[in-house]
Amino acid sequence: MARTTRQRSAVVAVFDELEGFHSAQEVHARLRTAGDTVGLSTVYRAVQALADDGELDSIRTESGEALYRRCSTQHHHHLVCRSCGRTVEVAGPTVEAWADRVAGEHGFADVSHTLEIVGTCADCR
Amino acid sequence: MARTTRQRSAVVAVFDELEGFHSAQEVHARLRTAGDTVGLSTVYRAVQALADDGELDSIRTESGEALYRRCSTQHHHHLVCRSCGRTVEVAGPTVEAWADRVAGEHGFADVSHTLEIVGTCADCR
DNA sequence: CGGCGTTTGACAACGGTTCTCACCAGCTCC
DNA sequence: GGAGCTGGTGAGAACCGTTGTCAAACGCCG
Repeated sequence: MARTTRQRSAVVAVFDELEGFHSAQEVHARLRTAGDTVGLSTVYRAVQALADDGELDSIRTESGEALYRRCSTQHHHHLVCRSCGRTVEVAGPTVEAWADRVAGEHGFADVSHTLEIVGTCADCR
Repeated sequence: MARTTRQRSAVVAVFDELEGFHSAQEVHARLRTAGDTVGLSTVYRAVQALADDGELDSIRTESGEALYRRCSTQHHHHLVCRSCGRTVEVAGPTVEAWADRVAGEHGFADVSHTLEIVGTCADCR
């Protein structure tokens, strides 16, 4: 039952310091280089537990990697260039409202969403 | 340069018969049980080639698996229940328009997007 | 048909994630 | 504060989808 250990606090601390999405491996590396010895398995368990508790959001990279971010981070989406990978963060009240409405219409509650826009940026055309 | 072989035709045929998203492994299994002997690597290469050519769309499962669908399938998004996995397909002209507009404002062209809405469905509450 | 360049497929390798299991450490009750 | 129960930890192995390897097979062109 959710015991508060040194390792879990450390993982939470990393996400408190960092904006945006980060992988479990990245968190692990960050802790290690900070001199904090935490097992990789433990980091995986921690981020999963946190995601289950709704403290972290998660998405999947195009390559299949799982990324997490602190939930309180201001919500926004990514506009990614398919050629150079340049990323612009965009906010979308329109979409947020639409997603909530559509979900509600189908009886879904406690709704979140992920949206990724991919295109070719001006420089790469 | 894009030779038309028995194996590639077979993969294309599977997507012609099937609606929605399917994994490379699923396609492979389907071909095998149909008595069509095609290597797994070949299926992977075929779906990737097709995705590169824009003939297939791809997304990632929550578990990291890659799924593909025939591109001509009418564009829609998924509303997924986080508990039972039930999926509802929703169309969203609002979102389409918004995504195009936002991308255009940032100088992005040739825009596509993926949107996934996750919530808890009425039955699972 | 013959040759060449691509494709194929069995298998190995890879990388992220999850599992295993012996050891360790919060928490609770005394 | 200490003992004991219960859940957490971590090194390493296992797992699984995916990608790479390479010799053999095949499509295509002349």
